[in-house]
Amino acid sequence: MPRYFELLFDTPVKQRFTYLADDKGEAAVGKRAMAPFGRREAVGCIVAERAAPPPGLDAGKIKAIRRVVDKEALFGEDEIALGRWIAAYYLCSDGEALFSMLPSGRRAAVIPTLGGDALDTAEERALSLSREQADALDTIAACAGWETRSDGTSGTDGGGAAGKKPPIHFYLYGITGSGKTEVFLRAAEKALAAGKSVIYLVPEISLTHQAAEVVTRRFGAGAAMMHSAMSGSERLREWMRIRRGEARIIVGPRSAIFAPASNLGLVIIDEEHDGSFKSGNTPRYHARQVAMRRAAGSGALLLMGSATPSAEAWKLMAEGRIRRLNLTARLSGGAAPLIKPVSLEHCSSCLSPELQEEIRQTALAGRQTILFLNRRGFAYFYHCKECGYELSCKRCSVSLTWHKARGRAVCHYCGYEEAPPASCPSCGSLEAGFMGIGTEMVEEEVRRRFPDLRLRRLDADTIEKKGGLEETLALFKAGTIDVLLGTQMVAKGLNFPGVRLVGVVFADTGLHLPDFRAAERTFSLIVQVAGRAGRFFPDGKVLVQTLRPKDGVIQAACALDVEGFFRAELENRRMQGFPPYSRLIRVVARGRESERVAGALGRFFALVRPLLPRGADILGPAECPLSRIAGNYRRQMLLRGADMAELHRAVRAALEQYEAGKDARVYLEVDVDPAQLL
DNA sequence: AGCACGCCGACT
DNA sequence: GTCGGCGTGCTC
Repeated sequence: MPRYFELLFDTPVKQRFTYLADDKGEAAVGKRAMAPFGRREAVGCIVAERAAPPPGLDAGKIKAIRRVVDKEALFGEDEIALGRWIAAYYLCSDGEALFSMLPSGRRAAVIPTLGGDALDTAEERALSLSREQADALDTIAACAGWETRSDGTSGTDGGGAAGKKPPIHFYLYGITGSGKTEVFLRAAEKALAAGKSVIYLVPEISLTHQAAEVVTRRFGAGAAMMHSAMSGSERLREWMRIRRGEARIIVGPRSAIFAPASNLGLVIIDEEHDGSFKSGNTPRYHARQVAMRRAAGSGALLLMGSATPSAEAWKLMAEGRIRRLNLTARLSGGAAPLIKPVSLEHCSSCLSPELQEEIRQTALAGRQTILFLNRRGFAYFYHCKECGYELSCKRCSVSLTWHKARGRAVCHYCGYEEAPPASCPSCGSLEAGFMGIGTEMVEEEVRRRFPDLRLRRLDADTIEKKGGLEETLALFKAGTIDVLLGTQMVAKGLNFPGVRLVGVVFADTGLHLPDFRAAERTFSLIVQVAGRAGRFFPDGKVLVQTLRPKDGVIQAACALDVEGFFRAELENRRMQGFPPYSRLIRVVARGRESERVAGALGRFFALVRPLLPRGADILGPAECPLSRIAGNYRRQMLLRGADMAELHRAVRAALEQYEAGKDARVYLEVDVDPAQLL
C-alpha cells in the first residue's frame, strides 16, 4: 500500500505537491524532506498525508521523496495551521509562510550584540514590587486564572484551567524606568508555575541580548532564546527544545512569535510600538498581529508594554478592548527629566548656545551627555545656489550624503558612492555645497567647541569594525567618555546612571516625511530618547532642538503628554481615514523600466477596482515617495477599507487574474497593514 | 523563486 | 556559422 504525502516548498507557488513516501518509512507530517522539484532537488515540508493521489493528476507525474531531512517533526498541526493563516492574511504562499516560521538561518544576519552588563541593574535588583506593579500583576494573574501560589494571595480566580474564554489583552503603560520588566518577569513566572508556556518578544538587535540574559538568569535552562546572531543549527536546537517542552519560556525578536510552544499561556511584547515587530520581507507579518491570532487560538493572554504605545494599541485601549495598566512612578529615585524645546531658527551652529551651556555644566558636574541625531554622515544633501542643482544617486531618487571622514558622497539606500564634487557638476559654480547636519558634523562641532571632552560617535559607520559597539558602551558606562553621540542606537533601551543631559540635535528629521505615521514615530522617538536622562538622579535634563518649537508634536513630546498627542493624532487619522480608523493593503510595482512598472500597476488597478467593496477606495497609483531604489522604478497604490477580510478577497482575486498575464520584468509586492509608506 | 527551453543579435 | 541575451512556462 503506497503512502502519499503533500509537500510545501519555499516558493511563491501557491500549491501543494504530492509525493510518494520514501522507502524507509520515515516520512511524517511536520518533517522536512528532500524531493525532486522541477529540474532540481528542493527541501519541502510535509504537511499532510493522503490515501490516494489527487484526482486529475497524471499518476506518472508523481515522484518519490528522496530523503527525509528531520528525525523528529519540526511542526505540529498547530504550526501548520498558523502558517496557513499567515499565508491567507499576508497574501503569500503557504510554503513561504511555513518556511519563514522556521529558524533555519537562511539569511543569517551578523548582528552586534550588546555587552551583557548594559542591563538595568536597578530594575533587576528589585525584590519587592511597588504598589502599582503589584496591582498590575494581580489584575493580570486574576484574569488569567493561573493558580497563584506565592505572595500569600489566595488561590484561583474561578475559571481555571480548561475552557475557552475570550482572550484578554493587557497593556502595561508606563514611563521609562517604571519597572515594566519586573512585571513581565513575574507574570511569566506565574504562567510557568501554572504549567503554561510563555513567549517574550523584544525589539530586534540590542534588547534581544539583554532581555535574554535577564530571563536566563531568572529561569535557567527552562528558557530558550532565539537571537539573530545565532547560527541556523543553534536556533534549530532551541526550536526542538521548545517543541519537546524542555524550554517553556522563549525570548526573542519578532520571529520568536512562531516558537512551537504548546499550551501557550502568555505572550509578552516589550516596547510594543517598535517598528521591528513588522517584517520587512515576505511574509510581511506583524508579530503583534500574529500574537493576537495565537492568543485567540490558544486562550493565551497577551501582555504588551511601552511608554509610547502605537496608535493602534492606544485606540484599542481607549475602546476598552485592551485593558490598560498604568505604571506612573519612576523607580530607583529618578524623576521625570525636564524637557525643553530649543529653537534652532537663528542658529548658525548645530549646537545652540543653550545646548552648549548645558554640555559644559554637565561636564563640570562630572556627569555625562548623550547627543542624538537620526542621520549619519556629515551632510545629507548637496545644493547649488546658482542653478539649483541637487546631487542625487545615479540609481536611486535619493540625495547623496557626504561622508567627510571617508571623503566620499554616499547613497544610503544602495551603497553607490562617488567623489564629492569640488564645484557644481551642472554649472561649475562654487556657490554649491553640502548642507544638512549629520552625526559627523555634530562630532566635529563638539570637538571644536569642547576640545577637552572625551567624545565617541556611535552609528552604523563607527561600529562596522567588530566589537566597536560593545567597546564604546563599556567605556561610556565606565565613565571614560563624557559625550556619547549617535543615531537610533543610543535612543533605545540603554540605561546609564551617569547621564544627566540628553540633547536631541534636530528633532524635525522625519517629521515631515510623506507617511501618515511620521508624527507618531517622531513623538515616540523623542520620548524614548528623553527617557535616557536622569534615570537614577532627579536632575536629568533634555534639550530638544528644532526649527519648529511651536509644533504640536514636538511640544507634546517635550511635555511627555502621550494623552494629548494621541488626542490630536487620532483625530487627524480619523479625519484622513488612515489607520487605526481604516485598514490598508499596499501594492508596490517595481522594475527597471518605468513604463512597464506604470503599465503593470495600472493593469492591477483596473483589475482590483471593480472588486472592491462599497466604501473602500484606492489611493494612487502614484510614484512611491522613494520613486527609484537601486535602479528600480517604484510605483504604489494603497487600498483602503473598513474591513480587512473584504480587502483580502478583492486583492486575492485581482492577484490571481494578474498572475495569468503578468508583466515581465515587473515585480508586485503586497504589504498587508503596511508600516512604512516610503 | 529557480531553472530550462527557445528564439533573435554580434562575435571567435 | 555559434554564444548568449532574457521572455515564458513549469514545478507532484
